[in-house]
Amino acid sequence: MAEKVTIATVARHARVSRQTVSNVLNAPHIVRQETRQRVEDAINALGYRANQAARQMRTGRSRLIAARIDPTRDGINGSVLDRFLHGLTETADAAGYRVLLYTATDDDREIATYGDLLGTYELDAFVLVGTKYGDPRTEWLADRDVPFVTFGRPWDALDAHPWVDVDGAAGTAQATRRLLDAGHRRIAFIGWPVGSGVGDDRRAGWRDALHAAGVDPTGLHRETEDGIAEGERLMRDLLVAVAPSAVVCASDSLALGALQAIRGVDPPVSVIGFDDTPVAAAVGLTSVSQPLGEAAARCVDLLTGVLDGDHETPTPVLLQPSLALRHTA
Amino acid sequence: MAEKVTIATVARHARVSRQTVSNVLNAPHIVRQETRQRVEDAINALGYRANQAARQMRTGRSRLIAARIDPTRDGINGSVLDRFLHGLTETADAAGYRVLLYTATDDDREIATYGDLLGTYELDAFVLVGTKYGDPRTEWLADRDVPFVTFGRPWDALDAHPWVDVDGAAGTAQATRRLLDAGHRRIAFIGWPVGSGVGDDRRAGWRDALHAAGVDPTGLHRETEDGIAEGERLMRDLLVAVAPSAVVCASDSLALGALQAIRGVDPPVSVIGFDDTPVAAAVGLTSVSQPLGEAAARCVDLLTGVLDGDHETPTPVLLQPSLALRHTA
DNA sequence: TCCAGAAACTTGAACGATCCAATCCTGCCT
DNA sequence: AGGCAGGATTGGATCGTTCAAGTTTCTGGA
Repeated sequence: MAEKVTIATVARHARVSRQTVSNVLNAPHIVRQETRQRVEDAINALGYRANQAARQMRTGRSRLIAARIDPTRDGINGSVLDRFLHGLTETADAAGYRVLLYTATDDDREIATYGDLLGTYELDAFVLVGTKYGDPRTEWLADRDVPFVTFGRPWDALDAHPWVDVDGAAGTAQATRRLLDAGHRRIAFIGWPVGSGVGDDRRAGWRDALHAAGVDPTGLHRETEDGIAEGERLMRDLLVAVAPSAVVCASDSLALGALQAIRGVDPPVSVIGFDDTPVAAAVGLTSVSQPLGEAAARCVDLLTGVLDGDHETPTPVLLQPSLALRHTA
Repeated sequence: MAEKVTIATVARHARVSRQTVSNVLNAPHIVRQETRQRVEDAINALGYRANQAARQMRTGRSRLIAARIDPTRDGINGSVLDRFLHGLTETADAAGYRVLLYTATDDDREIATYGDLLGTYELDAFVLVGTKYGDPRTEWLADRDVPFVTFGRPWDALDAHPWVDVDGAAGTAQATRRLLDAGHRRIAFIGWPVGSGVGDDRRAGWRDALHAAGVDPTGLHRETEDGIAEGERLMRDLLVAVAPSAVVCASDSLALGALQAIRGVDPPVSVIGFDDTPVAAAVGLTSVSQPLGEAAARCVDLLTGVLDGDHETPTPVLLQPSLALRHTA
């Protein structure tokens, strides 16, 4: 029905040239106030919107940010991503960017996807969630000067790129201190195998908090892959071996397993999880809560910093988690 | 470093014209086999990828599909969206489309966002999750001939658009029959207030299954807004009023509440939830499971049908849910 | 051998924005 | 009154692709 409104339509309507309209949009300060007003009125009257494809062709920028959506592993921690993505979409929107989703089953495919997205859509930047030692993805992106931020700090000292992370150690330390304050001394920890950056970090928080309180953590921790069943198994093991009065877990999945293992144990063992997932809220599990909306917002801040101006590498951001108190601790 | 590879670069390399390269990409059958091979070799050798912005400018199609990501309400049912989005991304990818995220706090803003996305990004289609009676969004889109699919059937008879849905009534009926088969007769239902399409549908499945078995459902159901606390409250009410031996719930949130209400009740009351959320899996709640990946795939099928060809309105798809059996029923 | 008709390929224009360089005002100073 | 500086405005070229129309090559039948 209504035919396409281009910059030329607006120009005609406001009786100026196309370039003047373009200036109103991209460099308003160089246009006389009165003219600018006339153009803006025309834009509103006609409902004009700059065509992104045409703009992109000339400028080479797409105002598109890519983020990965995972195949929801055990479904519990997937919801962390869920909330992060929502925050990302919201903040990116406010900054004039849009979020494009992609998936990949492994690193190689993910890197192939990068090439595809960059080549065909000319994406402006990537947001990577989670990083590991020697991550090939960050290396690939850095080599090609593709702007990106990671949610999760780089665990290799060598590569320095913008990142946002939540201080996991501070979270587990806070959890541990709360248990210490409640009078607990035999506070165990169930975490992930040594060698994963995130896992080691979370364990360190627990260990340091115990040390600071003069408690020896020896023998009080267990390691395993993530999962409810694993958490339950290790908790049973701990109960037999060291009879802890409380346990801090590296994830809500592990904590849920632990909860099942202690069912019926008296006196009740306190449990604290990590991530404050909906499951934790549902079953009343006290859990370390990451400020995901804030993290997403800072990711966008860092990216827009790189994209819209300063060439200096922006300062990384380390956010503090909080403790969502419920009835398990 | 390597300068941009355009269709002209490929053309030069394969010693043909730009148009021939374009034909190899978009209409291979009109190019002679030998020439086609030469062009394809050049494409691979140079790592050429068609620039989407330029293509879009000419064709007016962006190969972009928009999907909304919600502000994870109570967090439990949010994970349904999570899984759906992942499926959507995966299938869209295979069909040559990409998924763009957007958010909105209410219908008006959502519609404003449609205008924005269509105007600036020339989106090809929208996927709406969830629909209600007299949904203004579908009306707006239909009025402007914007292709869209809803995951959730239209509850107004009047508007006919492509949709994919899961047969909620079949799900609750299946749950109810399982309970009947296990010997239960006093099977209650906790659902949402009359007037929501989805809620009425799920209740109907339970009622019909009872009728079919010759059981009178009178007095056995309760209605409320969604939520764990509400589920618990209504379950307590039911226990006092009619002492059911089993209950079917319209959501996992309600079912979780019910589970808390029956803690310690003997003999144990069977509970079945709806949506098979991670929480259900975690606490061992039997729940009606929606085939979300399949639903997402069918949404993409319907859209590509509309976008890439046939002008007829495609047939809606109604998928059958299954029962994820766990230890609560 | 020649030509019609089809098939294969090439050329010029256009999509809608921005960039660049040239031109036009306008006010101000001499 | 004339000239000049500076900002505001203008027209033309351009990004990479596809469409439309044109040209060349091939094929087969008389």
